[in-house]
Amino acid sequence: MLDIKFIRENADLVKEAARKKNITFDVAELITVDDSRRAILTEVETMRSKQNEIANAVPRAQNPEERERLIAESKSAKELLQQKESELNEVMKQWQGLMVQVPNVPDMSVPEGKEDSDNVELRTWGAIPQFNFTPKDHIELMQNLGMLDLERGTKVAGFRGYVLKGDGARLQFALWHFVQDYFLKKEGYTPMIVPSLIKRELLFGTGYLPQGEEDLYKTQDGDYLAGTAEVATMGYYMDEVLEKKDLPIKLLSFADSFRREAGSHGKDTKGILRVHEFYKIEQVVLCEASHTESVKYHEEVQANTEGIMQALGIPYHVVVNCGGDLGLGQVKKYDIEAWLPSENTYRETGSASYFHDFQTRRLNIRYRDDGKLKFVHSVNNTALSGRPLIMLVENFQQEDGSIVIPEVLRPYMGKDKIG
RNA sequence: GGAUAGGUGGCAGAGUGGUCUAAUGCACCUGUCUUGAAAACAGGAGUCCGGGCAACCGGACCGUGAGUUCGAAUCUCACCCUAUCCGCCA
Repeated sequence: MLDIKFIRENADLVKEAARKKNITFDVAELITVDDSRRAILTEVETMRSKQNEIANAVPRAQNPEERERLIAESKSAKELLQQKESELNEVMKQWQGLMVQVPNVPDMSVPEGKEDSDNVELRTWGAIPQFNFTPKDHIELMQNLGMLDLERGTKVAGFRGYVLKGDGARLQFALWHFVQDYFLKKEGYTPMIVPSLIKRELLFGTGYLPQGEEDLYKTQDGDYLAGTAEVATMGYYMDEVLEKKDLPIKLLSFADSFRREAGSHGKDTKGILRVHEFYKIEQVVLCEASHTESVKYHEEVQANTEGIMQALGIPYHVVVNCGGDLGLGQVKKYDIEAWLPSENTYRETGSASYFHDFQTRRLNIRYRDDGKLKFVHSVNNTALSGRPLIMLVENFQQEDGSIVIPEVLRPYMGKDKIG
């Protein structure tokens, strides 16, 4: 959500934002609706003021005749007021419907483009492994080593179901444990385990709704399953006023994440690259309302995640997402994509973005700055999704089908090789 | 699943039909005092709409929405949320 004042004063910017993000949105229409909202609101308030004035005069009436006259006057004034109020209600509905569609303004540095293929590579890290044998994909590797059971996973959970097992389960635990310890050495990150089953308003507040309804699982009670720990973590401070001295607040959240993948039925149908349920560790930073601060922490959370990939020794590259690949609220986004030998390409393992006050305005998360209340800025990035496990086994496979465990994970695995 | 209580500013909390311009306390901001801070004292301070270059002025906002009434934070209804108790269950 943007401030309507900002939208009015920067209509061109918002129009340009919609174009760059490849979103259909008519700013002029919103401003027209806002004009009538303001006009009608002013009328309603004037009428209400008049109504109050008459009502206040009633007990001070000099005689019964005057009293009767005032009451009659008030009654007729009220009828007019009610008509005007229902007019206002109509306009407000229209206004709110448009307001939640207003895109946040992308940063100047965001490249032009319509879809993910237009993202621009910023840097690469690590040498792409050269195998002197034909590398196997993660499915074959993990199944052979008893790390993954897709057949029974599907039996239990249906399409895209899976079970991590044996060293597969242990390797996943090792990754989580390593990431937790990695963040112990960073400044100020508080680990949390947050709910996945959450209220609708949090998804609205973080900007996943109303547009992303079909990507989310919903319960018969109207609750939703979040696609990322970001949602509950942002909701943690909803409707609160934070102290400036407590900023930035840095959180490291763990949660089970659910995605319907409604628009991707035909994509990545084999293995565990695209699944309905996976565990995720997410960084969330709430900082002071300044672009410089947002950028600073955006770079910080990005560096944190790259540090994890480097420690694991997984080759990756970083792309800056083009306008068309940005979410409604995102100002700028980096995707980190790790090398997947079986596909001979990089695949996304995480995504870092900042929003300025887009999310916190919807969630009503403020802080006090010299006595004034301001909306904090929010930043988030994946620390570890479910995918690095896949990259790890594929990149570290040996000719005999075994998997060498990266140095940093050995203390958690208790061995240096699987198989 | 059943029952009860409650939702008021940043927080606590008073107000149960008309000077509510929402008391009071704490926290916050600005002064005075101080080497600085604390304390004390004085003042200020929310959001939205409109007018004004501006200091400021007018209006609206007591969970949300309807209703009763000349008049609602206050009464009625519905919904949302929170807490507690009973039942069931992990």
